[in-house]
Amino acid sequence: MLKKNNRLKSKKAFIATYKNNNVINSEMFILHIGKNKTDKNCPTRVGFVVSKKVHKRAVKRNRIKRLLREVIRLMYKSNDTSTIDNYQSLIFTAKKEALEKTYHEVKNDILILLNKLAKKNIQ
RNA sequence: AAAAGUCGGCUGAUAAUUGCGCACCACAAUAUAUAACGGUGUGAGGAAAGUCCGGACAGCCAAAAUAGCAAGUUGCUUGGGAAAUCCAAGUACCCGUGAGGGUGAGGACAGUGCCACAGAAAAGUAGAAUGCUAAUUUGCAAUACUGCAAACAGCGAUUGUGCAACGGCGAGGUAAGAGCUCACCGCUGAUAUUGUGAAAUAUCAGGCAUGGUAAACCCCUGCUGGCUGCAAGUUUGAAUUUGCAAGAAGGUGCUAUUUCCGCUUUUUAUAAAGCUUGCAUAAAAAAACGCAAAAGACAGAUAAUUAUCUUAUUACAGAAUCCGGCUUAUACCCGACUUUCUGCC
RNA sequence: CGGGACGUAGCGCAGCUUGGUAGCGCACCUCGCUUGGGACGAGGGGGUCGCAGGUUCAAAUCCUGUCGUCCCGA
Repeated sequence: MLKKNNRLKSKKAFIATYKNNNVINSEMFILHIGKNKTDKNCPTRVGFVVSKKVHKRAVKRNRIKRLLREVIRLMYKSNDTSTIDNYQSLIFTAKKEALEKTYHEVKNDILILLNKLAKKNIQ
């Protein structure tokens, strides 16, 4: 689980992130990117969405969320967040392909996503 | 042995590293009630699910005894239970070779409806299609007995239709037949005995009068104030709207003390100051409580990785106001008792 | 979390109240009409009535359970 400062919570924040219309896809996830930061001290906030359309049962949806949180958490722990730091908010949305995957599969998929993000940043 | 039946148990453990929610404690900082770090404790289920019942709790409406009407609901008996489409033991019926299992188990002489097609007829002591008839009347043959034919009538046995045809079967009886009579069985009623009771057993009587359907309307019986559900509801709160008076203008998902983007005033410029206040009114953003005897939030914790043990990296599956039930979904393993149409000895 | 609807032919819908025959439009197939196509006319095929159990002589319809889809309440 992430620390409180790094969680995206309010409904307004979610809507504002979606409205920014900056999206990257991977095999398992969709990443919505918020606005660039204006203040470097403000923490980046991350939200996770797994809709009921992915799976009907809450257990399997929770499992996906937990794996996602764990990947992001370990990134913060190892200070490997340079690709993220410029944004106010991020939202990870799971696709159906994310079902029944192990931790390592999820981690690799997210690394691919973040590489795409870094390339976009350079451009 | 195999195949079954009934009743249960379990729903992984340990260690290491990295983490999260909540409660309490301590410390410092800002500053006077809070965030991070630290310590201690604690942290999903047998179904948490479906929301099918019953409550607690809350608000609104109605009303207080009692009675009636309406509405809803219950439906074999006894006991348990706050209550229940609840539980236990029994009764009756049904299913199974059996151990056992199942049951929405009052009433179809209170009334109404329906029973397609077929069939004469689908409930009205109905009807004569296929049929039966040595009675009665007439005709013919004949001494007569009798035979043949027709009429009037009798019949509900036979054939046929149908899920279902007005008790079943046998004997007597009769022109042919018929509970018309009798035995047995079924049904209905009464009495006696046993049992708390549902009922059971026995005896007697009736003479069949009562087709099915109430998960059709309904009737009877017992019970119940009704409706809405924690998005119930309670409290705090004063952003904002409108009007009046003064007035320069604010904006945003977050961070913003006017610190970011803008605006106004003053000033050559840097820069500085300011971006509301009071009264009345409308509406109700938001927060807390509700909501926790050791889970308990509000984008929502209970986790991730590795190793060892093990059947177990595994089935079904994630608390959201709280309890009592029911129903449904469930992998592997373990225990106890029981049965036999079956196979072998 | 609570409340409420709906599952019938490839698609969109009737029928369910009051149980016995599953029907309508578009689409599809065949034939006709046309030089050819469309339109039009005639004929035809296609449905475990979401699934399972029960009541009944008989269930799309009545009852119970279950699966799925959708809507409403901040």
